[in-house]
Amino acid sequence: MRSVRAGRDVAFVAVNDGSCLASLQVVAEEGMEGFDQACRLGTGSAVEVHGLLRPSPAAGQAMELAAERLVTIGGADESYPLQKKRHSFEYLRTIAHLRPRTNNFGAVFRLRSSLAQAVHRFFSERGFLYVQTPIITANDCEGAGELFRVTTLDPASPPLADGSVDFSADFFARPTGLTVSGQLEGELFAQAFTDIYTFGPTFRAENSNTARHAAEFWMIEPEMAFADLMEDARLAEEFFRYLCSHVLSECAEDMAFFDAQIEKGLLERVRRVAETPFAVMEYTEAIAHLEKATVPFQYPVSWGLDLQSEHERYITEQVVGGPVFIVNYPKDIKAFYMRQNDDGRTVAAMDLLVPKVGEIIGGSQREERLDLLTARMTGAGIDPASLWWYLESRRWGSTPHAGFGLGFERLIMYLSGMENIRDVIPFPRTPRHAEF
RNA sequence: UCCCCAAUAGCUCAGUCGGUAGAGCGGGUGGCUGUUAACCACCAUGUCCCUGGUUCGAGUCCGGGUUGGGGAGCCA
Repeated sequence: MRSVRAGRDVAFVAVNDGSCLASLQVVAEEGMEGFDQACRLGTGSAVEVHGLLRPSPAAGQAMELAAERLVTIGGADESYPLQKKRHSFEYLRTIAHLRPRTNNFGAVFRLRSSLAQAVHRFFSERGFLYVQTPIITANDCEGAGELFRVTTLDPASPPLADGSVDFSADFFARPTGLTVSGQLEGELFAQAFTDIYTFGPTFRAENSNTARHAAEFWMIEPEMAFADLMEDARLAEEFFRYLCSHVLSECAEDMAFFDAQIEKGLLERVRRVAETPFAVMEYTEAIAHLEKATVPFQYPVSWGLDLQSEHERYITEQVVGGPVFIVNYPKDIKAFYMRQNDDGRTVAAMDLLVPKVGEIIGGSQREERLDLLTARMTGAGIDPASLWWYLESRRWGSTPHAGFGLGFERLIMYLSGMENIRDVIPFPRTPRHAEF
């Protein structure tokens, strides 16, 4: 029950079951069973109503429920923290157990659910295999990011060997943590099933305090065998635009809410992305644009340095004015598994940059040549023996292959206009916050 | 982790020059013949984040802390 507007002889009760943004108007009239009860209902209570669904004589709703009997299933008194008014997101985060009952979070989590199903539908329609990669991993070199430790050892007095913790006595008999990416395992499955994707939780123990980072988030990672970088980019574009079209047609009511309440112009922005092909720009070309820029940058620009947030925003917002793939980055600033280009100094990496957000997809063609991969791994300080199974995928039937990662929460932020990652995940985990 | 900002009623906030605290919403009571986060009238609300200092006197000024927010780095 969202609100009651009670008069002497008639009361209007707005009831919402979460299925959509709009509430059902229940009309209770003097004399019916439970009328006094209906007038006194507190916001947040749960009710059962019997009555006749009929066209509404008043503007504001097409149908209404003329109540014959109203029963309070679960009452809510005046201490209920949600009021019939707008609350700040900061306050609602402190009551994350109740915020899904609000209009705004109802819209967010319906959008999230619908998008998750659209992700599966997109890949299913294209014959991709859905693979569940492990959440607990012993890989300590999956890429960037600090690992959360997984252990059953007593933190107060762990077993020691030669002065350091003896992980051979731990549950898995080795150090383990929560995965930061399912990519490496995904590549193995691509070698068997050609086209695969993962969609699951990932974890980063980084002390990141921003509106765009969470310690636990969901990531979508497709991987295609017999594919190069540009095929990878094509898939990313098709995928991203598919999801834009999806929310416009399937979540129209909630999208209209976001457009009205969260970000003016959201619908137009998403519509444009759904309809317009994405630009592609070489990293080298992007550097040239930045060097010509008249606006001052805080961080230096030169070939070989990574692009900072301010640079990415400039390229996508000022130079291109829409989504753009930046491709072929210097190899020294990218991960060991990315395929080396023939120029000897770049790798087949791509980032999709979008206005407002910056980088939203990161991907690459993977290095399929065993000797080059081993050399880069060693150069990155990673013991090839620790990833022997990954290297073996390059020993037998190695194929060119490529994939990318999309942060699910960032996608939701982009499509809803919500500006804080903590407000698009049901129960956010960030540094010092694991309540609920 | 670094930089900046903020913290006052249940919520959102105002509080002038340092002189002992206010509004709207929400809540309560009453009214209202169909309302749309209804409307009208009345009523009640406070550890001014904590701590130390300056001062005759601190919500207000200063130091330390806590919490929250924004930005950066890292990235998705």
